[in-house]
Amino acid sequence: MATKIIPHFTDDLRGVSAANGTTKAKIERAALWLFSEHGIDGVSTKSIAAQAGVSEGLIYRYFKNKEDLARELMLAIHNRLTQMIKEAGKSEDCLAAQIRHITRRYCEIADDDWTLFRYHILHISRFSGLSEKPSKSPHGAAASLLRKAMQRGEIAKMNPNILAAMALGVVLQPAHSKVLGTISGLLSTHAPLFEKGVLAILGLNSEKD
Amino acid sequence: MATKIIPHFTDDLRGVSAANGTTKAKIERAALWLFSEHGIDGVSTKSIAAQAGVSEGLIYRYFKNKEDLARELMLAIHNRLTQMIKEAGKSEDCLAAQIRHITRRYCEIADDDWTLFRYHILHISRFSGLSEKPSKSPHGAAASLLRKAMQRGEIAKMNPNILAAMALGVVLQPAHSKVLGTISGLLSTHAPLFEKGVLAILGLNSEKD
DNA sequence: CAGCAATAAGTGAGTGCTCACTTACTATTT
DNA sequence: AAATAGTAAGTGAGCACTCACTTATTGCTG
Repeated sequence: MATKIIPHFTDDLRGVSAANGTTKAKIERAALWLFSEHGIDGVSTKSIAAQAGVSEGLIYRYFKNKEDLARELMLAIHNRLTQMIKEAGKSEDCLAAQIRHITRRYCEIADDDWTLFRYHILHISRFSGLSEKPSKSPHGAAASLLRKAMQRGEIAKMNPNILAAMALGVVLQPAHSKVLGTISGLLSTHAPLFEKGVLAILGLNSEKD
Repeated sequence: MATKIIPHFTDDLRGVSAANGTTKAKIERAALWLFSEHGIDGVSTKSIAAQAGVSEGLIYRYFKNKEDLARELMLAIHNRLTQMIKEAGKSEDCLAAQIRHITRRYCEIADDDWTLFRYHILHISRFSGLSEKPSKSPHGAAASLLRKAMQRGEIAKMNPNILAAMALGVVLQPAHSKVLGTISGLLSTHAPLFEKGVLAILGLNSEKD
C-alpha cells in the first residue's frame, strides 16, 4: 500500500477525502467522524482502529499519540479557513465585496466537509495554543482584514477583534444551530442572509433592502 | 434529579454561590470549575471530590452519576437565560427596546458567573436533548420573540430560527473570543456595541450613528 | 532478473493505570 | 434510635500506549 514517494506528509485530509485510500487517511477519517460525534475524550483508540478497519497499534505508526491526531485534524480546517480569509484580503476589491466573498466561501467550506467543520467549531477551544501567532486563525485573519479597512477609512474605527468576533458570529452561531438541529440544510443556502447580516454589522448597508 | 421538594432542591447554584456552604453546592462549584476548564470527560470524580474537599463517595449521595451532575449544572444556566428572554418578551416595549434589554442582561448574566456561562457555551452541544421542547432554550425563546415581532410587522418576515441564531451570534462569538483570550474584560463593557450590532442585523437601525 | 537482505506496514495480545461507581462502615443530627 | 451525612477502601472495566512479532514491499547485487 501507500504509493506515495515521500513517506507520508500530513495533507491526506483535504475536502471529502474519505475515498483517499491511504492508511493514514483512513485513520484520520475514522477519528474525525468519531471525535466530532462523541468528543475527543469520548473516543477510544480502540474504536478509532475498529472504525478505520485497522489494528490499534497502527495508529501509533502515523501519530505520536491520540492528542496529536486530534490536533492535526484541527489544524487542517483551521489553516484552510485562515488561508481563505487571508487570500480574500489580498484582492483589490472594496471591503464589502471581500466580506461577501469570505462569507460565501466560509459556508462552502463548511458544507464541503461538514464533519470537519463541526469538529472545528465544537472543539477548537481545546486547542487554544494551536499556533503561536494569534493572526494564524480565522478570527485573527478577519480582525487583520478589518483593521486595514479601518485605516483606509472604509469603516469606522473601533476594536477590530470585537468587530471580527461579531461578524464571525453571524455565520458561526447558525452553524451551531445546525449542529443542534434547530436549522437544517446546507449552510450555503443561507449565505445571502449571512452576507446581509455581516454587512449590516459593519455598517456597510447594502441599500437595496 | 426529579422535581423533589424535600431532600435538597436543585438551586444551590445561583450566581456567585461559591460561598454557599452546603455540601451539594461545594460539589457543584468544584465540578463546574473543573468541567469548564477541562471538559466533562476530562475530569474524574476523584478530582471533583478533591477540589470540593469531600470524599469521592459523597458525590453519589447528591447525584445519580457524573453525567447527571453535569446536566444539572447545564440546566441551571440554560434555564436562567431562557427565562430572562421569555420575560423580556412579555413587556409591552417595542422590539428594539426588548432587544437592547436582552443583550445587556445576557452580558450581565455571563459576567455575573463567567465560569457557569463559559461551561454553557463550550459544552451545551453535549446536551442537545436537554429539554423536550426546543422553545425551552435561549435560541428557542429568542426565535419565538422574533416570530411575534414579525407578525406585528415590526421586522421583515423570514425564518425566525436563522435570524435568532445570527442575533445570538453577535454576542456569543465575542464570548467565545473571550474564552480563547482574544478579547478581555467584562462582556458588559461591550454591550453597547453588541446592541448596535444586533439591531443592525434585525434591520432596526438606531439612526444615531 | 533471480535471490535476498533491509526496511516499512500491519498485527493483537499484553501492561500498568485510571476510571466511574459501590459498599461496608463510622460520625453526626434530630 | 432512627435517619442522615460522610468516609475510605475496594472492584471490575476500560483506557492509552507498547512490544514482540509477521507479512509485504523495496533496493541491491552477481
